[in-house]
Amino acid sequence: MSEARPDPIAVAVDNWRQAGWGSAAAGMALVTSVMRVQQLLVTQIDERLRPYGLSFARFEILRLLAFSRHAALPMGTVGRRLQVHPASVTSAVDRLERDELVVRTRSVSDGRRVMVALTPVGRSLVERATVDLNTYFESIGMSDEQVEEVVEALRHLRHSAGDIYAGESVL
Amino acid sequence: MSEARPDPIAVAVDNWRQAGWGSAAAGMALVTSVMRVQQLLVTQIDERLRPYGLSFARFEILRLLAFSRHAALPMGTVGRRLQVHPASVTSAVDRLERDELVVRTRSVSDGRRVMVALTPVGRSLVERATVDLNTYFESIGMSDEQVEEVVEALRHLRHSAGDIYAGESVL
DNA sequence: GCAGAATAGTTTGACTTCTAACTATTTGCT
DNA sequence: AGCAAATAGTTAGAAGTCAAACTATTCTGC
Repeated sequence: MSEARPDPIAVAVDNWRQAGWGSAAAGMALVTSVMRVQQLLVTQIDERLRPYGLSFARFEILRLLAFSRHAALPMGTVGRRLQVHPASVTSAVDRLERDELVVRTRSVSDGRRVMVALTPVGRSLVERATVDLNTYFESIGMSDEQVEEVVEALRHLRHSAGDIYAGESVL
Repeated sequence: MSEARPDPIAVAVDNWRQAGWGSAAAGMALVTSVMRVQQLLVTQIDERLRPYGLSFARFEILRLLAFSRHAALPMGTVGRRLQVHPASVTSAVDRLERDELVVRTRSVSDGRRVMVALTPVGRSLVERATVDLNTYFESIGMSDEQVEEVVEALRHLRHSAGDIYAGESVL
């Protein structure tokens, strides 16, 4: 049924050029491509994770905790590592706690700090979900060289957009 | 102050490998890179558009209408072109209408259809915002060849994720 | 001609995200 | 010691996203 509909990004590039904005068309195409790919990836990943009652955002928090030494981290660290706003962490952890996948504890050494810790249920869930999600990561239809190329290019883009980190290559 | 913090994506790749999931690390890095870049781009673009009272989502709708023949399109077409859910279009158009940038009209030929049309205020706003946004698109710190390479790689990725369209190259 | 299927939008509700304002605790300076 | 500044989280509110259920209109096949 649906077939031969033109690629919306190609259409946008044409529109831009015809409007006399050719010099901005490449940047626009890059931005639009990233947006669209992100949307597709999140949708597919969320589908994979739905059987576990997780979204990608929820999964990322549990996964980060699972990797940490004592399966527990301060709220702020979670936000910094996942690069999301403190308020987002609060609301996500609220729901994870409601579902008994994590617990909050106030730090004794620093009364401002709140630690988030994985519960046994949370641990078990995230381990199972990770196995499943990894089959998705493995299935992405691109060669390793191509993946590396894109990741590297996106790293430059992150860098020029103000995402500054130590180190050079990611893979 | 902040410096030499390791790249979160590089850290994630290390974690994945140490957990014995090396074969999934590249896919994970690709997904995470796309997510992060998307987040950065939206943030920067929203900053550019803030003086106009627009977000990227709002801008995209106005821009699409401005390109259309009569500066008006059915709701469904807007959703399909921008690849967002019908409910998202409804709520976005609600707010654009509240701000008097667009108006809704029910189609006479097909009583199910609702047309969204740009108002003169909306038209003027989107034209000014586009000029500004184009300077941002032009400023993206990547060579044309590199942009083309990434856009093409992302197009393959969109394709393999089920985004099927006619035509080959975008740029 | 009419009943059921398909199509177009909207509503409701959940989740995620951000900004801005607020509370509580600790640190640092005098 | 004591007070201002910095830090850590939360709350409130707006926007954006999607899924599912619902209404209204048009199309289709008998």
